Amino acid sequence: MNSTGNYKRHTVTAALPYANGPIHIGHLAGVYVPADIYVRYLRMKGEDVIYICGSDEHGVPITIKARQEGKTPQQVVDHYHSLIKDSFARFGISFDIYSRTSSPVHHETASEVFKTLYDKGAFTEKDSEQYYDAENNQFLADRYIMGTCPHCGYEKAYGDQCENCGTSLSPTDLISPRSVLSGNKPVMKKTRHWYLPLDKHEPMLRKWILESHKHDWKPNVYGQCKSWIDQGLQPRAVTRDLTWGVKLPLENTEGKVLYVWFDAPIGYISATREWGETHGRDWEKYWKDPESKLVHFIGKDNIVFHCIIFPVILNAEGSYILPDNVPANEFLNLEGDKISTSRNWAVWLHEYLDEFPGKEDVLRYVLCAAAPETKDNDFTWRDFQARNNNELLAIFGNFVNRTLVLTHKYFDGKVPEAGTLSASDEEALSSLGGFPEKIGQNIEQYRFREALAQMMNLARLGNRYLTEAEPWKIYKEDPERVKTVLNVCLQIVASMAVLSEPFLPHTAKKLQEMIALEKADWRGAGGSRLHPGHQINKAELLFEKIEDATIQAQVDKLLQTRKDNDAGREVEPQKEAVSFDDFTAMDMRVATILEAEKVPKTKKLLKMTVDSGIDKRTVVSGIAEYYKPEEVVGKKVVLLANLKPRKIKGIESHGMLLMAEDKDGSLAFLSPEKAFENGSTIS
RNA sequence: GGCGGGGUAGCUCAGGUGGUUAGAGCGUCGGAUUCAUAACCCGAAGGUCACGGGUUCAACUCCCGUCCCCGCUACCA
Repeated sequence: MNSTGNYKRHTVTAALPYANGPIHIGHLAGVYVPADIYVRYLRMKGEDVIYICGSDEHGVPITIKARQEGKTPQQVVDHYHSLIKDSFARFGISFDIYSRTSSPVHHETASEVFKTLYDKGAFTEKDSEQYYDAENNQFLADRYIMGTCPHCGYEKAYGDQCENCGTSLSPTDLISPRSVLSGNKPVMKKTRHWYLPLDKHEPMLRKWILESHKHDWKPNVYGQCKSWIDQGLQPRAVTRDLTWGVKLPLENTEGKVLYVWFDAPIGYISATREWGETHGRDWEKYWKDPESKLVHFIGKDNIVFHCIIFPVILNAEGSYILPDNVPANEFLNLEGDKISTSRNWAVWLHEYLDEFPGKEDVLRYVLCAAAPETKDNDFTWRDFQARNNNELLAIFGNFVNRTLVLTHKYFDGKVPEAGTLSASDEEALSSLGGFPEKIGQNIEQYRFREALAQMMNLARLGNRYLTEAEPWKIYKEDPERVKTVLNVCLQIVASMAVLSEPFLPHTAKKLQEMIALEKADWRGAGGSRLHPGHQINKAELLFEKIEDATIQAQVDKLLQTRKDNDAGREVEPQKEAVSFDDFTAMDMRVATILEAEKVPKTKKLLKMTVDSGIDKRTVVSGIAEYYKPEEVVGKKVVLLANLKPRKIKGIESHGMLLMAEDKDGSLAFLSPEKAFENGSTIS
């Protein structure tokens, strides 16, 4: 089944990069490279396709970054938007438009969608109490509130998370909260928000995803959706109290904007609209005509937005189509560790382009060949080197070079005429004829690794054919035969020049110029494209060997990053001074753990009975990741005995066991050096 | 803990309504070759298909349980 056959046009979107950092190889391997291969292929087949992307520029993290850098949010997104846009262009990601959500057309589009849904009664309204900064006259996002972490006592915990102990919090958990803006204590104030009742759309989602896309969506995507739907969907707020974003198109809603997840996917639509307006094209049919095939390329972190929430918005709006597929990829790791923007553990696209000029396609090749299609995958520089040297260069580049060099050597660069075809010639040519279809099928099923491997098999076919035919041996006695052989080889090269284009666009262009191929259309790529007498140009090398030293330099760079991270992990700053009385208020005792068991349905909690010398009591502690119940029994530990009792997972915990925490977060008990009596005081 | 995805040769991955010797590429080893960027070509070695049970004439493929990795989620006084 050729799925493109049922559609008149294609709308392809790639996840909007968040404009608070540059693009790295994880983004590329997961989203932009596969999407780019997909659209380039469709274009070469003559399909009507638009490839849409842009920067996602709203949301709280950008306002925070702006504050930290003493800039306006607009300045922050301007910087990253141009950096991202520029590096995509240099890399050869062939968007029809790369727009941005801070653009007027987006604000207008997003407002319209909101307004339509509002008028249709698609939202529910709810009032709630939230922290408000009276001095600045604004409600405070979670990250705009700081306070003391109720868990570890860290005084600079944010309203959503304590960065000291990693606990996720809600603003009301914080002890003595203060506004990041004014430093004042925020007050609770009533605020109104609009919610999208996802639960009401469950029947539509069930039918659409669980029934009609059971077999054509990837297992990870389908499974995740099923899980969400089965667990029961909750209404989600679509508005926030913030000034940076798309303002609500309603009366008396000053200081409210669309929540970024509502506004961001609409960015695809706005970008399409902008494209339509600047190109004089009707953009709407790409989003509203059922004969348009909508495909979202995303990473796995985005599944819920693209498969549940955005479709609900589109469906509720009424005039839009739903995606035909959402081929989400897993994650790419780097040299064994998770890619991290904040830890600078990444290969940044703009840096790669500077450091490896002319090697865009090498990265495209490696990222496609090692794309995390079914599970997380690892990028290593050694692998990068091996794939360049042993595959691109040795197989692809080498076959092209052998063929062209021989053509120049024997026939002055003119395509020789094929004589009578032998069985092996016939076989090679017939095998060649199957490649466009084979590669295309894989691309249409989003199996880009396999498609790429097939493309390389074409070069292997050529190498094998050429080696077996041995024209350099027979040229003297049988030049006629050599004509045929090289004709066949040149047809294979011509096919490669076309079929490699979605994967290796720069290389394909170079190769097409080298053999003076005028038209690169997909369907004809399996047949004979070069006619006898056709003059080809000088052969140049398509790839060059990447030396150990080059790779070592990159590895060293990462090692340095790792070193910097370790060194940069500063020791916690000393807390504010406390009085001796504050200290003596704490009653710490030597205690012995008598019993221990895992708290059911938790990952971290151990319930223990300890002998404090004073009594035998229950303590619940989050140490199960580091200690098994049986190995803690009998241990002498330090107990903070007079901490107020607190229920954890329904169990009342009387006190807390003191732990030391390593920089990687692992925990260890504190124990007296000698086995003192239970109840011994600590001071 | 719950839910989802994954665990197949040194590495990256295919595979199958259950059915003779489990596939590919790269790496390794051997051979052949010189047109080619010491590349190509041929051949070989290499896997108890995470582990333990079960169903079956037959399981890597189905069922149950366990372990490990990733994501979402609950939990760290």
